[in-house]
Amino acid sequence: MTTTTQRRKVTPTASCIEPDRSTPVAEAPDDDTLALMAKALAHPARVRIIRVLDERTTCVTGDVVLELGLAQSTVSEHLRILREAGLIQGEIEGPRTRYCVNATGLAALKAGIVAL
Amino acid sequence: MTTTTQRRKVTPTASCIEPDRSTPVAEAPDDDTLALMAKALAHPARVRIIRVLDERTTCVTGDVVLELGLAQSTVSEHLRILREAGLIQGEIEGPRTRYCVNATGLAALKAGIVAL
DNA sequence: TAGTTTCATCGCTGTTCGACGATTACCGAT
DNA sequence: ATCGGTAATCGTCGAACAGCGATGAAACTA
Repeated sequence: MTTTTQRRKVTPTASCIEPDRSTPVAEAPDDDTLALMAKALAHPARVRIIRVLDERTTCVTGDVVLELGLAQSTVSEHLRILREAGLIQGEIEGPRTRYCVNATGLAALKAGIVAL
Repeated sequence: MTTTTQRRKVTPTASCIEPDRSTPVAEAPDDDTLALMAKALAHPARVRIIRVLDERTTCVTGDVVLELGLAQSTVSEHLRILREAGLIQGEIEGPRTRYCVNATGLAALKAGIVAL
């Protein structure tokens, strides 16, 4: 066993305290990237997470777990997928992780879809 | 073996001869539908197909096969997925099938994504 | 009628996903 | 140093996906 460092891998891209609700200009991504982003949204739970993060200001993992009614590990997995697709971003806040929508990534997705 | 009717199941929704390039108004779909549409786009080949259908006017299955460089059966499968998601539509034209973008379905997808 | 073209479907294989419980790591407090 | 809370990761299992060759159904053609 490699005993790789667990947890603490949220790659804090930007702050979630003051979520950026503006829609930045974004270029339409290429086919592969667009497909990757679409795949991140290709599950009702993950679409739901995006909405929850957009409506709430709390957006801590535990809140999302309660909101979705899925197992904590399952939600954490969905959050990871969305995070790696660049659609949300996480920020470590003491013992918990605060998530919010990644406006830049989401804008890129929108640009790519609208350009179809 | 049930010997189900093979082929001839393209459900001609509308004509592909005169592709409707206007963007109809569409309501944002619910989470499940949006996830389903996103899943249909969650593969580079299928994103590619949408583009090919949008650029070309030919849009027969064989053309898409040549364009993608995948096996005919594989492409046919991708076309089925896009068709069942309501993003494209097929029309039987003699021995071949003519495909084109389903403007209504695509508009619904765009509306759903932009509303996020 | 027989032969050809076109394309959807079937059967198969290997890969990836989705969900969960269990585990582990990190943090803050006792 | 230990404990409690929080959340990411691991391991597992069944289901779904992605690709392809082979088969078969239509619809033309000769």
